[in-house]
Amino acid sequence: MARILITSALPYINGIKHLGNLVGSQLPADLYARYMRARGHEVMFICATDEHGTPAELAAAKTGEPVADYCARMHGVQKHLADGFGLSFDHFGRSSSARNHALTQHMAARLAEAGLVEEVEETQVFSPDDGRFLPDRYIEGTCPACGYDKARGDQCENCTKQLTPRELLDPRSAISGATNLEPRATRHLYLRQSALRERLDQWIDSQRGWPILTTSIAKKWLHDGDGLQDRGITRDLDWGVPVRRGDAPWPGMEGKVFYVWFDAPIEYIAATAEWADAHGLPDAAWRRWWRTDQGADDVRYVQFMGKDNVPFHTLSFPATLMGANHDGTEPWKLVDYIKSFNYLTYDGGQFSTSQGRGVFMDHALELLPGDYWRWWLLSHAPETGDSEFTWENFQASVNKDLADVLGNFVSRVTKFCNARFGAEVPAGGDYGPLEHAAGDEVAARLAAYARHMEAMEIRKSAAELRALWVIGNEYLQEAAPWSTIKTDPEQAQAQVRFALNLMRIYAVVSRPFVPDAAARIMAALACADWSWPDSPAQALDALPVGHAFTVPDVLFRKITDEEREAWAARFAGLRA
RNA sequence: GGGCCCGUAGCUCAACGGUCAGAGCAGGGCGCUCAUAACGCCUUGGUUGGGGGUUCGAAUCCCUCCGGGCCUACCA
Repeated sequence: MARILITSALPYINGIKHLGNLVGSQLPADLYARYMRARGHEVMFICATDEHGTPAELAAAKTGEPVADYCARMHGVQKHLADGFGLSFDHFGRSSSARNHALTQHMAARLAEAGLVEEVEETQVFSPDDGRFLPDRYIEGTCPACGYDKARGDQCENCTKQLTPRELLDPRSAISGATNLEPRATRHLYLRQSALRERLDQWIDSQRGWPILTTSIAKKWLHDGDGLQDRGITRDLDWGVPVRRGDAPWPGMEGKVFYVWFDAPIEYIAATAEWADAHGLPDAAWRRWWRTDQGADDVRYVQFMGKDNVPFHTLSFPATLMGANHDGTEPWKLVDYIKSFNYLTYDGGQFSTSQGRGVFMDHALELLPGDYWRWWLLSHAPETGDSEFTWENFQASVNKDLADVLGNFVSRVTKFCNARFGAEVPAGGDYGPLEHAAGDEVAARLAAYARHMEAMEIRKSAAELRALWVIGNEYLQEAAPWSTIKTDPEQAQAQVRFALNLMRIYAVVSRPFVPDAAARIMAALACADWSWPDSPAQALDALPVGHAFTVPDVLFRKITDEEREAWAARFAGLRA
């Protein structure tokens, strides 16, 4: 039994996430967590809402709520949606938790001790009308290069030119439109990542088998131009972790908070502490996952994220943890494997939160239960490149894979048995060559499935799982118990018994992908034996003869052409 | 501008230097009737974006062109 720590990139608190966000981190992380638990490993699966930063403040201002209230409410909404998609976090924390405040401040203190924090005076744009400093991208103006009048202070979206706010013509606040902007001096802390460049580079080099996407992005940042740049880790905001040096004040940093990208990854650790608190466990309970000197030396740590998150997870966060262990007294667990994803596109374009283009988590669950989405999203996960969501494809996958191949198998077996032998596992006959051949095939497919799951090859895993389901239909066609029963009822009983046992195996191995359907199959079988079919031959005899079951309702319903068309029209633009 | 990724059957993808380039869906034919008109079997279909090169051998390596996407550090 291994110990596996799994984190999913933290969804930002600002609004409801779309399916692209879901498939890029939380969903595959959940798949892996569920699989590893099913194989009997000890799993700690952590996620949380990422609650700090300017967008959260603005979103709260828009609804008229205090930002803390807004975040608390949205955390609840996201938690509810996560449940709807069956995300099996051991803890779904909040980056605004007391634990994260303390740990972030602690990490900053350790980094300062290590000489890795530098105070830098710089000039930022202040907007008196908004009462705040404006991040570059919250300043709009006319692009000096192309004349586009909605260029942002970091880049012109029209001509892609990199800009600084002072280059913009007629700059204004993107928040209020105020043109009364003034440069103002401010001091900030910088994390001296550059000092750790060699170590980070070697660390990345020492990793084996990471996705090209992961390493190429890390390498780009390490070696591009002047190499890894130092990074500001504080901001002039109200909402966030106050800048303190551990328990002590940080002179000169009064009224400032840590930058959200500094505190967000630390929340992975803090959320594990929140988990321990929630269960009344001592600190040792979470430290054994995160401190290699306190039990985490045998932990395998895997992170899941979209490609936009890679730089922070390959560089900034490791730099934080390495720096915090400058004197060897705080060996924090570094990630062992980073599974990164490309983007999911929607009908040829991007999912857009601002334009309401695409399907969002709340609306998805209004249309269909989580399992339907889980199956499509995971079996089309954007692993090698961006992948595209289309309603036609979604309909085809759901109807064919879930309803016809898996759902109908369950249906035909249970209904036939119930009609001919009654609702219990029939006792007659013995398995013969047909059953042994099918059993061997199950064993072979299962081994391939396990290989792909271990390797986090998600689409391949899905394909293999589907192939497992197909075996059931192939077997039935060949065994044809509806014919056998006429000449050899005993043999027909054995055939049905075999199929019922196959059903249980399907429930167990499909659970990571479609947990609700798996649970319904097991409920129908009145079975609580979720043990993994390590020996398929044995597992095909798991249900005791005479064991009563019930015929389940339709496992997956089909999506009609009318529905598909209506949904496509509804989600084409402008979110309601 | 620079960097990275991708371009393989109508569609979604696999094969990552070596038997006739595979699978699912869609299309065509046959079979079965237990089942959500479901299932099974067979089958049509590709000069692997174009061109050049390396090699005994290339979808796979190199160069170049075309097309799509992403990143480029103060959104997170």
